[in-house]
Amino acid sequence: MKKKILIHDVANHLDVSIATVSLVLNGKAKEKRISDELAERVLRYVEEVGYKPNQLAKSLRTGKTNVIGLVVEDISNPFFATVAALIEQKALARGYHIIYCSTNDDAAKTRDLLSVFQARHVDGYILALPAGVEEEVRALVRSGKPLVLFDRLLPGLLTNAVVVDGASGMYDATRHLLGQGYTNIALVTARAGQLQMASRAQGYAQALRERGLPELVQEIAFPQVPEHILQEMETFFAAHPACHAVIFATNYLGVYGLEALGRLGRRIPAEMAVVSFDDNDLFRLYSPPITVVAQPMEAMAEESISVLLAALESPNTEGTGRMVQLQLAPQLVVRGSSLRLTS
Amino acid sequence: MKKKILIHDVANHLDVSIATVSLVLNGKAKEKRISDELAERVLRYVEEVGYKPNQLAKSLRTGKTNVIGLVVEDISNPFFATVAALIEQKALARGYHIIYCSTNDDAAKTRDLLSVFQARHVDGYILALPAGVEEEVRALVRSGKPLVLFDRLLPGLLTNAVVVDGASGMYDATRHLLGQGYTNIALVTARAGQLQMASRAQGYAQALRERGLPELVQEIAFPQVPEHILQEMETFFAAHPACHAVIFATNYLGVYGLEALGRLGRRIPAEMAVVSFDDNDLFRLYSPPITVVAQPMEAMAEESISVLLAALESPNTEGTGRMVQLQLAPQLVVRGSSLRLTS
DNA sequence: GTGAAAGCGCTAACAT
DNA sequence: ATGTTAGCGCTTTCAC
Repeated sequence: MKKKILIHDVANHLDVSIATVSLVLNGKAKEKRISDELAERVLRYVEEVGYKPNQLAKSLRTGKTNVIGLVVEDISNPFFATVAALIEQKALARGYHIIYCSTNDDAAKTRDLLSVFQARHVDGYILALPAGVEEEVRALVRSGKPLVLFDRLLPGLLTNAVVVDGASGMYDATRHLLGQGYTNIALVTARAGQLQMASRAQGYAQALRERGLPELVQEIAFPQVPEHILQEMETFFAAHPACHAVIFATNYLGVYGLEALGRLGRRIPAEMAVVSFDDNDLFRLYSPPITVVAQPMEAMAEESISVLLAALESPNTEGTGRMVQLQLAPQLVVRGSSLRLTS
Repeated sequence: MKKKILIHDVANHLDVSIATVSLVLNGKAKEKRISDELAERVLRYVEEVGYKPNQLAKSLRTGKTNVIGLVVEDISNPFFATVAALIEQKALARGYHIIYCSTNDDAAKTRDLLSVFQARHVDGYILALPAGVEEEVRALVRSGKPLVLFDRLLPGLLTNAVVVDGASGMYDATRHLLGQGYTNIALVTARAGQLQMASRAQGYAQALRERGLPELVQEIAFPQVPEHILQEMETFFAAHPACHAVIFATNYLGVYGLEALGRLGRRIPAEMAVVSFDDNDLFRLYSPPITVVAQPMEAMAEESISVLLAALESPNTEGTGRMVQLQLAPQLVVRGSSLRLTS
């Protein structure tokens, strides 16, 4: 049990006051006209004994924790895991740390998480939230803490946000399938009341409407036990034998969809053309490779953290600060799963 | 900018002292014989105005943060992402929060992270570390903070640990391939000096030794740019045309391996039988499905957090505490990728 | 049963 | 140029 060394000990040993040590450590030496020689001596000793200021005390005093709260739907989802890893890396490079939590799309859990983050005095928030927490987020904004919504907006909430234009992504995907000659195109989406799902569905609907074709939408309730999801999908596909093309609105739906189609023995793309939102290893390496609407994850991470840090470091502590709403373009990556075989 | 409510405000409003409020809030009301009526009144008002104690101040005072530092190799790796999600969930259920960071297998970055966690006074650590930080971890142990190594041990370090018996997993996998009639079995592993890699390689070697068969091991340096990894693999496979079975020592090697084999046009399992360590969606849904050595992720998460919390809540603050080393059994999941086609 | 007061370790305004 | 000191918000001992 090594005894923790304190600023007091450092000051004592060097025979200076703790204020001097503190000032040197916080880069205020010049400003306070502390001799370079002394400053150097302090730094050297601190390094030597490995003194690390107690961040709790520091934060309590300064009101700044250098911690960012990251709230995602599910950290084990490859999309969120990847974006989280990128955000972590970028935040670290700028001296910030991340506390993350998964909501599992549960509003009650999310409320708890937000309140815990608040109690821990995180400096700012990056949030991908479930529906139903608008009031809490509004309060958060009012509290003056910087925050950026990512992946999805919240209805009736005007704040910093970094999202992907799912409507145009889905529109492109649907047009692509239409271009391949498919006319009976299904959309499998999540029933979750999430705004980004609605906009994806809208892009799909618009492409069909332009051609006067009917929609065929299957909503899957989430979260749910995998076996049920698979069964819902199998039932759906079985009930629509005329449907030979399907778009999955998220990566996990796509994964379940492939499994369901596999169970039904449907050959891709011969018997069923497939497109999924989100890209991942599975889609890329599947046989055939799956056509996807890829989200720009690197850009989402970069923009989210940039917008947040800009707000964090802006001088206007009042709520008058500027607001940034970014909408990034996804990219349709055409692969074998959606190509009409030459007949 | 809503004004933050303090314990002081609560006490003032109720016309009691802050001590009373604090005691009630910390469940010491009975012990201190505070009237039920008063306690009830405090609780109700606290609830009403949504008072949340400042965790920084609380932690500074009590020395307890209720935060656990989780250090993994890469949070975007499905294995770590899944285990992290499980650990987070289990920790939350017990009132603890997680700060996580990825090491990217970089010893210097890891040293930084550990030191930051220390400065933030996390209550305990769950660690999957790169080689080269033994000294720091030893110091951490000496400092008396509970810690559990997971996924991998560190050479010469005796601490709490939850790992998987990679040797027996690989032994089983190799025996399985031998049983299918393969004799020229390659192992593709990561050159990283990690103990769990060594033990996996050893299981493979032992199975071959028992049959008097030669080893064929390819080490891939990590981390590295994807394109290089693919090329290294392709070169390796091209250089060993007699090799018709391969085992990948981790999930990411397996993913790259499938891509490399795909590029080379090798059919699985007809031209190359494939087994990978770790299971994931890709392996499960690939055509053919990939035989894997699956790690018990749920159990790893559960045991890691249990061991840590046990240490955290044990009364012996001295280093005399008990030490737990758990080795969990992985499970060979045989799928189509490793089955000899009936000829 | 309840309240006053002493810190936890640090920063920064104010003295000197 | 450097030292003194008053908090940051909370917990908890000890006196009433």
